[in-house]
Amino acid sequence: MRWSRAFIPTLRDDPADSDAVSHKLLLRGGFMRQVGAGLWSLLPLGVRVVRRIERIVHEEMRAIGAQEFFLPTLHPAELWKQSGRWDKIDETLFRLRDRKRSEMCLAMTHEEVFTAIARDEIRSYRDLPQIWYQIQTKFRDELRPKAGLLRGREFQMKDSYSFDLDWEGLERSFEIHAAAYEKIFERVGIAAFRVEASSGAMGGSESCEFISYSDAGEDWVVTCRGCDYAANLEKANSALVPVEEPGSAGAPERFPTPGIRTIEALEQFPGGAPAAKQIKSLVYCTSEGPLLLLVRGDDELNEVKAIDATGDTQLRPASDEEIRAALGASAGSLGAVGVTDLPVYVDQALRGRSGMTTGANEDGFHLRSVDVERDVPEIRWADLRTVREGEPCAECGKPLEVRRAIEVAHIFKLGLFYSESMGATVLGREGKEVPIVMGSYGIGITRLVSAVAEACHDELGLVWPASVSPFDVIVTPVRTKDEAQERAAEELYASLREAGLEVLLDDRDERPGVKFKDADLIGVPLRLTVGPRSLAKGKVELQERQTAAGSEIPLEDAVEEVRRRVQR
RNA sequence: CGGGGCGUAGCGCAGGUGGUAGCGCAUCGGCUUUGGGAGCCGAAGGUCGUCGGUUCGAGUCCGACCGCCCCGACCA
Repeated sequence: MRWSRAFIPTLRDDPADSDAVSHKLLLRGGFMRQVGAGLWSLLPLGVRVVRRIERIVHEEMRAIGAQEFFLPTLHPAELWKQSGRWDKIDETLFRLRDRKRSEMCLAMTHEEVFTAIARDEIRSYRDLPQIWYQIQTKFRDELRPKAGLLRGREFQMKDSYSFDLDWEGLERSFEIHAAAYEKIFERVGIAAFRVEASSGAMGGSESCEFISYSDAGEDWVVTCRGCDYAANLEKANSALVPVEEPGSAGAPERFPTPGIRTIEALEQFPGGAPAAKQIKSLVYCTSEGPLLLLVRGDDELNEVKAIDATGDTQLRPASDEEIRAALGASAGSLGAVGVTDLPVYVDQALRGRSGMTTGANEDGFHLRSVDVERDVPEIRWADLRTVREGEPCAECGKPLEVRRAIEVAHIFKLGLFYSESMGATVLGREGKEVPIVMGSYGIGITRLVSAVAEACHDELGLVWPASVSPFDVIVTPVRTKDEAQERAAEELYASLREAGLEVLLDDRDERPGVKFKDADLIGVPLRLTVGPRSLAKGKVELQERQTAAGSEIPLEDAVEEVRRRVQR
């Protein structure tokens, strides 16, 4: 490609509407432009990067025997009602009606369509296993799109689905996907690794995320310095330090706490208690009605853990009115002692605790000397608390670390969730119908673009790994008007292309400084500079973007040298 | 949805107390220049987010709406 004829609208200044580095650089480098909140046009340079990532993904998918499909993105509501997700998912699902007033939606993933095909076409266990995939546009009406391609409302995703006869088969499909993903990230050039995750609204038993550390990320990931434990904060746990409690002598004792409505206030209050000796009682509403969640006073509830524990994706904090209707008191005076008419989920950290202080379900009163297991009826134990930095690892006891990360992929053991709701069964060996055991495996293609940009840049601009760079090499004549330079650059351009390389020839009539800055900004890994200094010796300068290390090489060796370094 | 910020030329911004819009960069023409975002001369480019109101007069004041960004909540 000749730069003079290419559409590469680079910007000198950072656009005001950007915060994340990847966002700024992709904008400045002319890779993309914004259309609306969470909606992006990919420009030619951006498309080149996406295509290269896609190619790697295709190759690794085919390597595990996955077959590519092309499915609609516009789905009839009926399909989503069959799986139950039509009602289960909130406003995140884009819904619309067609001219006949039929309900439709724009797919956020493709479990329903794939499961329907499997249901309609696969009859026998002999047809299993299958792995099907596609790379297509997904839609999600995110509450807050952000950071450019990192979280859009319309984005590209590779999603694959495995169909197995049994759980052992699912295990195999799951692991070959995980292995394929590791290869993909290695080839794409980022350090991404696997962590335990919550399945959230997807249903299914187990899931793993692949994450790439970045301050621009939205996930918090917990890792252990001592062993290989790694989990999303929504899933992570730590070693609970067992607490020996003397055991409360007497029954809970009610005492007045006028105006005391917070954990902190109760700590200060004469006759109160330190946060660790309090019970935080939270009322949440589900589709089935209100329930109580208890964590220790100094712990934070993790709502995703609460969703996992209760199995209700509609879970939300109760309003003041709902709280009063459920317990007869306001937030700040709530407790679970003697509560029998709502389900009570209790965090593990409260196991065996006594001498605790909690609200009395009467404004202005609390209870002390509460023994959790003795005084709270019908406890449902659960992991509800949020792990904190520095807590001991549950596996090895070493301190845990909490860092920000980008979720670049998420893989799920769906199990029977979709096959049972949608009736996807096969005849097994014994001639009995059994539901297909499914898995689903997503990898964000456009998100990967920004994840790579986050990981691969410096103060001058992007530094693409050779595998995903929009071009393999850029040829920069210092002076286009100089006949010798122009001829040498043209010849290099032709022979590099001849050698099958993607080449950008900066034939613009610009000052060298401009060309160098632009080349650095768009991040092409190799630059061949054709200038008077070396050309006089029959040489060109080869410079690596990443290290800025340059060397003079004979003109006739340039193609071979570039090819060697690109190693494709 | 809660909190905060912003909307004026392609990009970044300025326009006390109302008087008909400007700067830098980019763009176009010319000359000079040419190894890390050159200089000079000239030119082009604006429904000031939208609608309504106040006023002789609104970029500026008032109201409503729309859009975008950030924090939080939320999220395969």
